[in-house]
Parts: sequence; C-alpha cells; structure tokens
Amino acid sequence: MTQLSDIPMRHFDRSLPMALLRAREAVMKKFSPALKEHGLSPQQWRVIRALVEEDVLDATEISERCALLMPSLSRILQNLQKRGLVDRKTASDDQRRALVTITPAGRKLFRTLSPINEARYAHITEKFGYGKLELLYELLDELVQKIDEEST
Amino acid sequence: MTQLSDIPMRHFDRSLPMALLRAREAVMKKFSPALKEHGLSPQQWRVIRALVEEDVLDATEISERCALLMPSLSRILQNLQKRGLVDRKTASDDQRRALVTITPAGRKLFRTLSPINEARYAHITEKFGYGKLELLYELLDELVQKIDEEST
DNA sequence: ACAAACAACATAACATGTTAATTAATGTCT
DNA sequence: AGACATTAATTAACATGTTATGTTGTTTGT
Repeated sequence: MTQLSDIPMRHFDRSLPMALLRAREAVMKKFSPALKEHGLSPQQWRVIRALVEEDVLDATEISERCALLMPSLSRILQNLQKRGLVDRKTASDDQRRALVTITPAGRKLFRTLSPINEARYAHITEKFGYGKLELLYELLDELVQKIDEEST
Repeated sequence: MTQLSDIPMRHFDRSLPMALLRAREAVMKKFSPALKEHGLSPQQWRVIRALVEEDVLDATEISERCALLMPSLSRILQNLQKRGLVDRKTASDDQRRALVTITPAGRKLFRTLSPINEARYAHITEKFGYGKLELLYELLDELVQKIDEEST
C-alpha cells in the first residue's frame, strides 16, 4: 500500500550535478591522455590555450577565461614558469598585476598538442552529431544564464 | 589577407569540457551553500544520499554510484565515520569488503538537507523548463554513451 | 595444500578545488 | 600628505582528484 512517505526521492541519475560530472569525465577521458603524455594537466592546458589566443593576459583574466580560482592559478603559473612554458612580468602601470605571456617553448608545445585535440574533438562531433552538440552547447549556456540571473 | 595559418582555432567557449564545467559550477552554486552550512562537501553529500537509497553498500559500489575514485572515497568514509554519520564493518563472507551503512545521525542530517535541496532543484527545473531539463539529461546520457562505446 | 594471480581497500605523493588570511600596490577621502 | 578602503596576487590549510604502490584477503591452478 502506497503512502506519501513511500514516494521515492528523485533518483541519483536525475541529479544534474552528477549528470554533468559524468559527461565531463567521459569527455575528458578522450583529451587527458594526450596531454598527460606531454606532462600537462587539463588545467595547465587551458592556461596555455588561453595565452595562445590572447598573447598577453593578467592573472585575473586567465582565471576568468579558464574557470580557475586564483589560488589554483597561482600555483599553476609558478609551475608553468618554472618549466619555461610561460613568462611573467609585472605591469608597468600597475605593479600589482602580473602580465603573463606564452614562451616559444610553450607555443611549440601547443602546436604539437593542438591538432591531436582537434582531431579528438572532431571525432566526438562526428560520433555525437554536430546538431546535437550545438544543441547541447545552447542548453548548457542557457542553463548557466537562467541560474545566474537570480539570487534565490 | 587570409592564409591557412590564420584560420582561427575553435574558440574556448566551444570547448565541451569547459562548457560542462561552467554549467556544473553554476548548478553547484545553488546546492553547495546549504550543504556547507551543515559541514558537508558535495562529495560527502553524494555518499550520504547513496546510503539513504540503499541502506548497505560496500566501498566499491559507493565509488561507482557517486563517481568517486577509491582513494578519495577512502578518506571521505574515514571522515564521515569519525563524525558518526556512517558506520563500517567488514563483510563476514569477504573480509576485504567494507560494508557501509548510514547512522541515525546521518539519516537525520539527510532529512534536514533533502527538502532544501529538492526545493532548489524544483526551482531550477521551473526556471529552465522541465522539457529542456529532460532534453539535457538525454543529451548528456547519449554523449557519455557514444563516447564510451569506442576505444579511439 | 601451496604458490601465484587476483580483488578490495588503504596509503603515498602530488596537483587542483576552496575558503580564509596575508602582502603589497592602488585608489579615495579629507 | 596621511589614514582608510580596495584591488591583485600570494600563501595557508584542508578536502578532493589522480596515479602509483602497498596490504591483506580471496581465488585459481596444480
């Protein structure tokens, strides 16, 4: 006999955070190995990629573009600088800001890895379908937008 | 004048890992605060939720259901046990397996937090739209499925 | 029964996620 | 100018992600 208290809780598989996490893990499984072979974490790769796109960025800008919190980024930049993949100098107009650029070695590493990753991406696009992928992007963007445009 | 080398790389915002990450972050911003107020991380909450659903699980099963790697889970279970939220005993038929159960205190904490989280979830569903949410789940599931059913 | 292979869980070591506290430079206000 | 708040970046401290390794119990093959 069914009581109110027997109504099952929304199941784990209908957990939005879990669904997004599992999807991300599945995708990363395709990209991480090639990065790892070259000693890069996904986060380090994001930073390099952002710097190739923009040439010069300060830490805060990198943080926003790469979705990395400043403390994480701080450690990552130290690591990448130590390995000669990025350079840092303080901005002349504001001594607090650290202007980061990619080095020739960093750019070379990017040129090595970029085509590999683009190929994987193309493969996923083909497997999943271009239209569905675009739809997924739209839904994700809209989800973020709807969630962020409130305070509840 | 446009050369082949000038063809722009697919932009950051069309990065599937990043899009999934940002969506997950946006969603978590809605759920994390209430958990944090009760001293729970999202991962700890996943474990508790799984144990409420199933009563008894061994560590490996929890690992799979909660998408947590064993080393992380090992630490999390130690933490939750120390706080009296879960119990552990070794299985009689296989001394290697650790059978985990939720304690009355853990169950009480769950009953406190569950309605809060369900309310947030309902709010997101309303804001985003039930149909779109279901579509998103379907797309995410299919993406995982398509990616996993190969070896490339 | 016994050695080798295997499975479940734990630990080690390091990178990242996350919040709080610190440091140093800049901006603001009087 | 000098006190105060702001801002950019770092550091601290702890939890988690991740790969490798260790430990113990179980299974398999002979």
